[in-house]
Amino acid sequence: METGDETRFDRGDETPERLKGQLSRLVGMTAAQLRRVAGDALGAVGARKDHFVVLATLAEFGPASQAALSDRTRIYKSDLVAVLNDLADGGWVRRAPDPVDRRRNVVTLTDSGERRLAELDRVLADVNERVMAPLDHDERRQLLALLGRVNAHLDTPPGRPGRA
Amino acid sequence: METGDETRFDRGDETPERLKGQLSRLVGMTAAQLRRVAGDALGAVGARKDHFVVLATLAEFGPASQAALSDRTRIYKSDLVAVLNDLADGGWVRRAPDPVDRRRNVVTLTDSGERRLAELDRVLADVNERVMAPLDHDERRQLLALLGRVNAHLDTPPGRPGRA
DNA sequence: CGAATGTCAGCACTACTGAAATCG
DNA sequence: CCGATTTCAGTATTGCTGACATTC
Repeated sequence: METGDETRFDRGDETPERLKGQLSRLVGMTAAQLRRVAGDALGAVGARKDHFVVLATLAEFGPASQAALSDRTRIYKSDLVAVLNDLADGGWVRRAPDPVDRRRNVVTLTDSGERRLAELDRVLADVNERVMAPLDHDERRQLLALLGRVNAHLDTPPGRPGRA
Repeated sequence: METGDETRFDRGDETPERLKGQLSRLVGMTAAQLRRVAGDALGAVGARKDHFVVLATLAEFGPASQAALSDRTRIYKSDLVAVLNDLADGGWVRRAPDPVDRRRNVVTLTDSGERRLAELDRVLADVNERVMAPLDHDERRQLLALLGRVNAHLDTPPGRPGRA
């Protein structure tokens, strides 16, 4: 076991363990399963993943223009339109033209939107619980921490030390 | 067990950290980035993700029918057709009718296919290395192990202890 | 004028379903 | 006739691009 510090581990000669050693595949398969589970759970209450993301972002940062929302959620501004249509139809957000800059809309979380967010939050916490069932408390924290670091690193392409 | 250890951790009062605490979102974002990086790297050598998966599965389990390949790779049998067309066009696999059961094709990895697999393996190992750059050796092993356990658990829906 | 904003239309890719045709 | 296998056709969803009208 104590070979050199290869990224791929115990590959003595020609161990055909290529599939399991690939982070890309492992993360990909996990993500695919998770997307199904989370998507089904949200679909059961008539929501989509983007609904939660937008509502949570509004709750965290406050009212914002669609362009700002697009930046924060990484949802393309063209796709945001449909999401906001859904959320506005449900009465969960208000979308009003910005009086100081009439190009913009100001999107605001309503009271009913906060309740909706709490509901979706519960649904996703439940999914989290089910998916992470085989891990104990510490292991869950480790997994989230490790993924967080990898994810943060992927956000900053090699070369740029800080954010713009 | 212990106390009521919440899946979501330090949520004192109303910390709006909903986004970061969701495994689904974290895995999803990581997977999205990874898919791009891996997809680009594979695309640079004219390959797709499924090419690698099929080649690696053939190397690990040996020649197989398309139905068996579909089961092992979780690629839909309908989608496998196009993948095998690509691989056969490149000369990396041979697809011949099974003499003992003429409904089946026997898909075999060729010598050139083994070299192709080694090439794609290198490409993906490189991606792995880049993505896991912020983690040291032990952390990488931890991440893979944790993801592996979550993934294995997702494969077996609650209730079924063993495989069919 | 150039740039930003919201909106719509469309493309490419992927996961997935359904139905043929062939053969056991 | 029923079931397994391969193949093709088509749907739904998603990530992403481009164009347009309005406003700064």
